[in-house]
Amino acid sequence: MSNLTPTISEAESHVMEVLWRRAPQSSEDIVAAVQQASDWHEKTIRTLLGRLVAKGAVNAEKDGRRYLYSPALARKQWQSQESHSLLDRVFGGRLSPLLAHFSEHEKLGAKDIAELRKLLDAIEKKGH
Amino acid sequence: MSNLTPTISEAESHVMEVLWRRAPQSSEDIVAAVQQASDWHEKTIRTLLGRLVAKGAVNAEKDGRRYLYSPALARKQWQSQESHSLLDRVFGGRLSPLLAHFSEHEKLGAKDIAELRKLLDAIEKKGH
DNA sequence: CCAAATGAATTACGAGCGTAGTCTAAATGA
DNA sequence: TCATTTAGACTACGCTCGTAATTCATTTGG
Repeated sequence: MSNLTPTISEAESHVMEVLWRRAPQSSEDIVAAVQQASDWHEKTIRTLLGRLVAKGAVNAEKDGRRYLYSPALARKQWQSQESHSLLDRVFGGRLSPLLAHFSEHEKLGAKDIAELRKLLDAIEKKGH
Repeated sequence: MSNLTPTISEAESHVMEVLWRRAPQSSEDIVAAVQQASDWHEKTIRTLLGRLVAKGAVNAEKDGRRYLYSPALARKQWQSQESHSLLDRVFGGRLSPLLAHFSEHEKLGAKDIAELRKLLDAIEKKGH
């Protein structure tokens, strides 16, 4: 109980990703799953896992002679942190510039636009 | 001519910020401007500035016995990089989850929503 | 029962970052 | 002219990260 919201590095986030998809898992499973998508050395993955446990982003429950690992930080919480951080760091905390940016520089398909409209409708309805 | 898009650290971004607002500026001006918003030591700010020059994010033009500094990386370009990076790292490259996230977890005022709608209209019109 | 395998803990090591301090060369004020 | 100021260059130092290798304690196969 030290850090309210541990920070996850790029590399570490790939380990979290497999734990968010399924948990708990043994380190062996985690290594295998991470290696599906990367060519990292087993040692590297175990190091990352250890660091995640050390910083409280992952829980390790002893299971016999080994551990089973589960995320201690929810994916949504992490997404929240990261989004907020981008918003503050890069866009002065305002959402519209972010959106404007995406509208100018990212390719938004008709599908995306429709989806965003639905989202806005839903938000408005909820908010009132 | 080394790095296409230099990466800017958190601390460095505050220096960029003052250069994006006005350029060129002397280091003295930059130090003063950054200190308006922070309590960083002058040496710290000069170090950050030097690193930005070293990594090609800032240009230094000699002006007599000193330099005048200007951004070599455009703010929009940086915002683009950072946004894209968040999108890929955290939301699997898809915009809707990002938006959905904001709609759930950030406070969107009616004003924001209206603005976003207008943006979507504009995008759609432009796209066709 | 003992050697090999395995999972975890510890250690490594260079790059970047946050946060300065020191050194140097040039300009300037007395 | 000479000491002082100042801007920039170079050095420092502990921390995190990416990327592992080494050591240690068990377990397990033969």
